[in-house]
Amino acid sequence: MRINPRKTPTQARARVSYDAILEAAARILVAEGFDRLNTNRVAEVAGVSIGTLYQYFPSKEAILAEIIRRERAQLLEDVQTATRDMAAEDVETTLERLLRAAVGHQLRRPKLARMLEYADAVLPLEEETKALNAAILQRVAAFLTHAGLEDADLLARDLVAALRGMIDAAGMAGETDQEALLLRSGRLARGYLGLGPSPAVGD
Amino acid sequence: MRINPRKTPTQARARVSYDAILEAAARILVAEGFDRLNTNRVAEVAGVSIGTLYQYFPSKEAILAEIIRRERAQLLEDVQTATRDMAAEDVETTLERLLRAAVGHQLRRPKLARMLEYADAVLPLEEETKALNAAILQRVAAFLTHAGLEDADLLARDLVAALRGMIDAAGMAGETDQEALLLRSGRLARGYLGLGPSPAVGD
Amino acid sequence: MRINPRKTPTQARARVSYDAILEAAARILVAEGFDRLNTNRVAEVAGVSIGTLYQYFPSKEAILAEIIRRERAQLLEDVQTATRDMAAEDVETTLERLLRAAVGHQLRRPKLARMLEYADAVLPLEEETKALNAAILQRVAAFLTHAGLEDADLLARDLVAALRGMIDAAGMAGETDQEALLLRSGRLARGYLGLGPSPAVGD
Amino acid sequence: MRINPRKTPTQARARVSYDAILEAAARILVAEGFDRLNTNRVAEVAGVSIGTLYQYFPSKEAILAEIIRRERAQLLEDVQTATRDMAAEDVETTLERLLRAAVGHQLRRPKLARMLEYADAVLPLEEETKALNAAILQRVAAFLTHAGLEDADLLARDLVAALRGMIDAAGMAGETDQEALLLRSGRLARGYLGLGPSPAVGD
DNA sequence: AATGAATGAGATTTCATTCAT
DNA sequence: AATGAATGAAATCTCATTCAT
Repeated sequence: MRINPRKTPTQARARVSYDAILEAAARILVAEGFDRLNTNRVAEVAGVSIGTLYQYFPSKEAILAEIIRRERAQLLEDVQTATRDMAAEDVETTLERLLRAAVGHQLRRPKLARMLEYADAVLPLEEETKALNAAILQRVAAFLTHAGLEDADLLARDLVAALRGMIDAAGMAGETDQEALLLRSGRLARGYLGLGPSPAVGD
Repeated sequence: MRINPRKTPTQARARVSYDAILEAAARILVAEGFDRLNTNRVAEVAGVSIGTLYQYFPSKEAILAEIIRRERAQLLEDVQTATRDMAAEDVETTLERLLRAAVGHQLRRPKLARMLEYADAVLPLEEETKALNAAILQRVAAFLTHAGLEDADLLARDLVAALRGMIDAAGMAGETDQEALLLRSGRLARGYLGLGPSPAVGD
Repeated sequence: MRINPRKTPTQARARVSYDAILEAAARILVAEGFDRLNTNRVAEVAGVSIGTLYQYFPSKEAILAEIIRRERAQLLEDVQTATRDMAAEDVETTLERLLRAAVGHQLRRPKLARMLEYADAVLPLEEETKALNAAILQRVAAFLTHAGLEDADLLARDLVAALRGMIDAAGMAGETDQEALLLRSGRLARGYLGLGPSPAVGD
Repeated sequence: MRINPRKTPTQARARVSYDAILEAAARILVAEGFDRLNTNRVAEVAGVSIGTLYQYFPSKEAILAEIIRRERAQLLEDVQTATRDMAAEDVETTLERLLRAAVGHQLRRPKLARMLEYADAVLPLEEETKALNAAILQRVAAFLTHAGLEDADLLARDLVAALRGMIDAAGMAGETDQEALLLRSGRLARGYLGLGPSPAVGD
């Protein structure tokens, strides 16, 4: 199955179509779920013809893959930015940055995030996405090592998964207060990692 | 979309078919994912005719819904069992029981558990399942209240979601050592809840 | 296709099942139309098992055929009764009897009558039903001949068809007043046949 | 049950497919009856793929509904044309036009006409078709009122139904002589309405 | 005689994808 | 580059009928 975009749009008009297709697919995913996502519908919602859609994407999966790729690349970038200066700053500061990146990322479009996690989990992943996921984990692990923790790879996986689960659930429940969620994320992370004086919940 | 079983089997022979259909669907889900789950295949794997399948289930979704219902009911039961004596025993003991229930539940068939968690990406969750989920959370919240914590509903949701995420990821990564996972789950839970001396990770 | 009843019920219990099946089919026909008529449903409505249904009727068509046969046989009998003494009584009297038979017959269960006409028209008819239909027409033709009319076969067919159409439409429109319909039927018949002083409509 | 066309064809190529589907369905109806009408067969006879059929019609019933709609619309138009100048011409002339429209309409494809009359045995008649039927009756009633008759609505219904029945039966019996049938239709109509010197049948 | 679980042919319907314009 | 009509494999689903109990 071909899952790479057929061609990258260069002309302005083409770029508009391309983005409209991705956005339409995302919207349908959120509003109606995977089962209702079909190429004809995507084209319709995007306001392009089905022929045009296939000019840019060789298959339905390619659309999904591209959405995931973009989203994961964005997260990786955020994580890299958050950890860029970790050597120079204290652990607390970097952790804060990381958590902020995670919460911000997932709370932007909570339902879409969840859908993509599902796709990520269930669809045959392309290599590039796997690599992006690995890079994210690796970056977090590097931070944990820097923080003096052992078994950093395992911890990173546990931590990222637990945070994802928690933020996910909060997002699905309709929470939108980033700061509140950030606070609880901090407790989860520090508590699990045994970092510093994790203030008693409720204080 | 009809998602309730058409009829509940009464004769023994019928029960066998009914269960075989559910089991076959679960197997296919695990082995091949949602996309490959189709009624023809389910009937084939179950060893019944497609007609028999439709005697009991009005749609593919109804099969999925019933699997989820059963699985959630099982978890609820486990949680109730774990918390049955919480008034009489210390918090640590009950927590241990709860975590054991969660880990055991999810590690039994990790991939199935994961699939079902994401089922709402593919299936409009029905009231009954929502109610079961709520009952599980409520039970956990009752325990947290008993443990002296405030905001127990929120904590319960966070905790369950975080644990689920972590165990999920571990299961997907191929971990099968329940005890190890139980240990980390304990750290996660105690750390987040601010309960007792969460031993430093790695000890 | 076998369309004759498999066996005629002799025991009382059997007779009850047999009749219940026919009645159930008639009811479904009226309430839901041909498309919704299926053997499983007939059995259910009749309160017998599908197995029992097939004890008595070799096929779905056999049920329909039997309903039509009964109904046509009844009409034939009514027509014969109406014309029994035509040699001894005047034309007007016999005509009145005939029309009364027709209106009464069709207005008893108008929707069923219509359905059966449809079945009669559209399904492959069994010989016996064709014979019954022919016998009815022949009897009417005999009367018309007796009334001094030429081309009686053609007239009979025209007349019966026209009356059927009119009564049918009245029944479907919800008319239930037999006498009013009888009056209009008389006008139609006498007018078409050129019989006697057809009183001006509306008088 | 969806019974409206999915989309109306705009391109010439599409129009050809669309019409071919309707024509094929009509042919099958006539040649084999409702029972044998299935979408696979319609597509095959129409020379289009099953996919194309479903582009235009969401269901088998929608095809039928569209055939009926067209046919009724055609009849309404014929009736309107026949009565257009009724104010200026004598009653006999208009009646003749009306009868000619009716006979011509129904004798063109007698079996199809019969099938469609009974369509409501098989199809929930939609509002639009009911409205067309009502409009036809209303037009006839207007004429009858113009002809000086009372209770024109009732008369119109009776008359149209009776004529339909008679012409139907004639068509089924294989009659093709329009003029002969027109003559008998005239007798039926004039006889029932009490109009003018209905010449004795057989003259 | 009655039951009802089971069957499977065949119908309906969807949707990813192609291709002529 | 864009269009959208057309395709058909594959899925969903129905229902007449059989047969073991």
